[in-house]
Amino acid sequence: MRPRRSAAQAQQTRHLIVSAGVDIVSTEGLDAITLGRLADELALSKSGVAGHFGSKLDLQLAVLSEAVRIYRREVIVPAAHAEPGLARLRTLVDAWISHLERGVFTGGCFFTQVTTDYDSRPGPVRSVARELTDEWRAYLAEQIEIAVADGAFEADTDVEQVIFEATGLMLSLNHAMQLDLDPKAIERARSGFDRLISACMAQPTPDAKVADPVRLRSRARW
Amino acid sequence: MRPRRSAAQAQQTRHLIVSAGVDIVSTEGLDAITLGRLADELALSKSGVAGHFGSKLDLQLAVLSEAVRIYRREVIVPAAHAEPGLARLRTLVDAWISHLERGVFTGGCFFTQVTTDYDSRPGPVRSVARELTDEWRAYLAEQIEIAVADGAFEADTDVEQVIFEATGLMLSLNHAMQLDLDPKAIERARSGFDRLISACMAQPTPDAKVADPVRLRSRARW
DNA sequence: CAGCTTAGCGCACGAGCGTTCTCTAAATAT
DNA sequence: ATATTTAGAGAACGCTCGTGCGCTAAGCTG
Repeated sequence: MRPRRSAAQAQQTRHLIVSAGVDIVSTEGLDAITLGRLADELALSKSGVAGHFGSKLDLQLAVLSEAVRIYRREVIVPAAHAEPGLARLRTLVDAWISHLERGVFTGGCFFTQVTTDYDSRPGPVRSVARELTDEWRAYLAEQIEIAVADGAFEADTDVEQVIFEATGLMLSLNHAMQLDLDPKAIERARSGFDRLISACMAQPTPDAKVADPVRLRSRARW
Repeated sequence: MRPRRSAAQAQQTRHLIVSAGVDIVSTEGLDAITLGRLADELALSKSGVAGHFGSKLDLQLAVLSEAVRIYRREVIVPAAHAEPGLARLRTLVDAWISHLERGVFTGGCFFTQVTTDYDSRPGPVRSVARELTDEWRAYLAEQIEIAVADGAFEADTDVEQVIFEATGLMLSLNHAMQLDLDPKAIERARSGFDRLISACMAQPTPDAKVADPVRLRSRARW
């Protein structure tokens, strides 16, 4: 079954290569993908692998964009049905935690891996990583701003601060899961998000704050 | 001046190698250190570099423990003069932020780099990373527990939760600084820590909570 | 001063890297 | 049926990797 040479099969072979690449990168970093290694894993020749890409950099970027595709499918799309604003924000958070729980990427959060690896190395990889990060942050910002406009969040909500802390919770969860630091990491992340979101939520009567009022609404329907 | 062969100079050469290694690793990861590269950077021969270490793994571990030495000097020791408990916790946080601000490691947080890189790869490096992480977390836990015992923190403080969220703030700050995401990242981290610590602080009269009472004590002398 | 130790050099090795050819056979188009 | 295209094999290239060898010259010790 090895030598298939139709145009359709070629596209599939390319996809197999890129998929295997995603696994390698998510566990060992972008530098760990190697033509020889991919060739061995897929029982192809080195040139059979290389032929689908102009250069190694192209291969790396192809792997990166396949990871984006997977991320969109596993995190963005499932949350897209939720109403923009607070509802979608919560669904996004849930989808993100879920994608980590389900092991969508072998090595945890794919983008944490790549970003941490390349954040100090200028070049096309870092640029793409930056763009993806910006895009994700802008999407989160959009939901928060809609929540504010809806009146679900307090008008003086510090959008960037929320994103900063939400990012921290995600990074910490990934960190804890990858290092097996804490079996309860997932619920810690969840309660962190609950607290973070609750703290932004508009009070029905702002001048009548009582002790821990957020707790009462924190699991409200969304 | 190149060929110095005294025992004292040898130790210094070894230190030069390991120091250069720390820089490389902090920006490009543990896999980026190479005998040839270090030899070039230090105008030594490859065997001149290799001779100080039994193997490449030994070199990597030596670099790792030099990073620990630096971290102790730049973060742990400056906070050691503060009284154990809440005071030391705050000083630790400040020292940590400061070490990032001052660029103690070229590539940001050294241990984030190494840990993220190796968290999915079992072996001696991952083991050491795990131990260091545990040690750091235990040290934080100690300060928090003392703060609870002191009565500075509420008795029902969830120590692990505080560590989880604090870790998130540190990871997020490192992330933001390395990717130049937000010029105000440092103050965001600071206000995150202030909020996190304030939320744990014992109230003078626990049944008389008023609106945002923590704000009033948050910058108290410590 | 003589003898031992050793820091570091120079060289060679086998393996793996990415890249670049030529060659083949199968899938397609004519 | 024939001609064209192309997926992938195979081999060779120049390079760098980590490791291991013997050598040399300097430092230390007696």
